[in-house]
Order: sequence, then structure tokens, then C-alpha cells
Amino acid sequence: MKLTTKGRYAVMAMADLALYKDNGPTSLTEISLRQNISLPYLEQIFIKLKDNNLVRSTRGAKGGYILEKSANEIKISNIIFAVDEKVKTLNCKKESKKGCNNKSTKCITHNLWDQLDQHINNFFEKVKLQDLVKRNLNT
Amino acid sequence: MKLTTKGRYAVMAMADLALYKDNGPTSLTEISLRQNISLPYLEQIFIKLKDNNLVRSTRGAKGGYILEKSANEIKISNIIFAVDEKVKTLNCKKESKKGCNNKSTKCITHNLWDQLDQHINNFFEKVKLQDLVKRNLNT
DNA sequence: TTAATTCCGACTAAATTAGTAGGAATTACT
DNA sequence: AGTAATTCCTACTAATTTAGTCGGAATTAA
Repeated sequence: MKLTTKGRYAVMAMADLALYKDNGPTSLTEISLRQNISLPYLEQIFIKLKDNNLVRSTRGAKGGYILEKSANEIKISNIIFAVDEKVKTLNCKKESKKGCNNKSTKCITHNLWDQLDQHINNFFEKVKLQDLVKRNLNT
Repeated sequence: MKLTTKGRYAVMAMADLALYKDNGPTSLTEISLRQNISLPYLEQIFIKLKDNNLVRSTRGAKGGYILEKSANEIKISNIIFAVDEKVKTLNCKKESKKGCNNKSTKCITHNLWDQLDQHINNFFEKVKLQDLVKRNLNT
């Protein structure tokens, strides 16, 4: 399944950004310290977040990142997709040798995993970044 | 996430067992051929399925496996648990250095992943082995 | 000019997954 | 009694993926 710590880090970082949005651009150094994620790894993640129009960057000293949209316009699914490309639990390989070859004998479990993927995507679609931030303040 | 091809293979094999249950014990060789899974790998998987009382074995020639219960008493979650131990998308490490240390600063995303896990488990709880087999016959 | 930062490409270490290898124990069949 | 088919068991290995590291270029505020 394409759902790893990279996805979690991305969500954590975005939540961090949302929490500190009033201080101007947040540098990755700050996020790295607060969330305990290595700086170069964060950089990689933020390239993708930027490519997906979730954050906007300002370079140079005092630079950093801000959210491109407001926290309640950003769905968790947007973030996961941005860094993990897809939520797909188990690919039936196309190689036609192993597993499901999509021809006459679609593997018995094919639909099951498809439905699971939909289920997970559904979950991530419903939760907004704002929900995480609110939740954080309430505990 | 602990949800890999091993889990898929297990579900496929169990479905296969359900489909051919009227022919007496099914040998792993047969399943291996029909589902295109390596025999020794299947052996490993079936040890776990047996330990979890999902199948019963008969050794020796003409031996093989049968389902321990009827297909509509076996939930997909039972199978996944048996071979993958747990459905847990992302562990907040206990090491207290990385991620969530469960103390004052429970990481922002902690609840999110917990809820996701519940969601997935829920899905697997609702589907029975029998559902897969029926679905297979209808296509 | 300097320090802080994003940006970029390539490399590496660690962990996990998937699978192999070799053989021991058991049993039906002849 | 012997043989072939099978489960059972332990250990090893290959392949893949994940999680980072490294070095440096470009940009900008002060």
C-alpha cells in the first residue's frame, strides 16, 4: 500500500503550517524542529506539495512556505495524493504472469481491493486540514 | 501499512478453498497452480492460517487443507489478521524520539490514523469469504 | 556580502517483502 | 514394505521499497 510515513509527514507538516499561518512564511527548519522530521526529507516532500498547488514558497532568507488555500479547503486526500501519488492497496500486476491478468479470470479478490481503495479514499476525502487543527486545539 | 500481497494471497487461497470445498482436502499444489502462487510461499501462509483455526490440514498423500468453518462464518478480517498480524497503517513510534511520543504532545495526526485503521478494519469485518465466492460465480 | 533559505539531482542505508532451499514427518496407495 | 504425495519446519536470500543523506546551486532579506 502506498501509505507510508512520507504521507504522514506531509500531513503533519501541513497541519503545522496551518497552526502557525499567522507568522508569515514558515521555514522547513522550524517544521523540522517542531515535528522532528529531517530537513532534507522535508524538502523533498515540499517540492511535491508545491507542484500540487498546496503550498506556496518564498525563497531566500526569511523565506518559507505558506498554505496556498485556507485549511478548510484542503482535504487530506489532496495531501496524500500529492506525496504518495495514489492510494492503492494492492495492485494486481499487469505482467499477466502473477495474480490478476484482467482477462477472463479476473482474480477472485480483485473487486475486494478495489472497494477497499474506494473506502479509504472516501475517508480521506471527508477530512479537511482544518479538522486536524481544531482537534489539536481541543486536547 | 501491514497489508501486502501476503494478505492478498491468503484471501485468494481461502477463496479457492471455498470454491473447491466439495472435492475433499485441497492440496497446496493445486492452489499454487490455479492461483499462480509459489508453493513454498503458500506453505508459510497456511501455517498461519492453521494456527488461527481458519483451516484444518490432513497430512500425507491425498492430503491438503479444508476450511475449518463454513465460508460465511469467516470474515476477511480473520484472514488478514492471521497472516499480517494487524491492520495498522502508520505506527507512531514508541521510541519517543520520532513522531508521536504519546505524552503531552500527541502528534497532530495521531487520531487521524487511528480512525483510518478503524475504518479499514470495519470494512474487512463486514465482508465474508462467502461474499467473494458468490461474487466470483456471478461474473 | 552574508546568512538563511528554497530548490535540485544523485546517492545510500535500512527495513520489509517475497520468495527459495533443503529436508523431516506423515499418510494413502500399491 | 516401499513409494509418491503431501504437510511441516527452519533458515537463508533476492528484490523492492522506504527513508533518508549529501553536496551544491539559486534566491533573497538584512
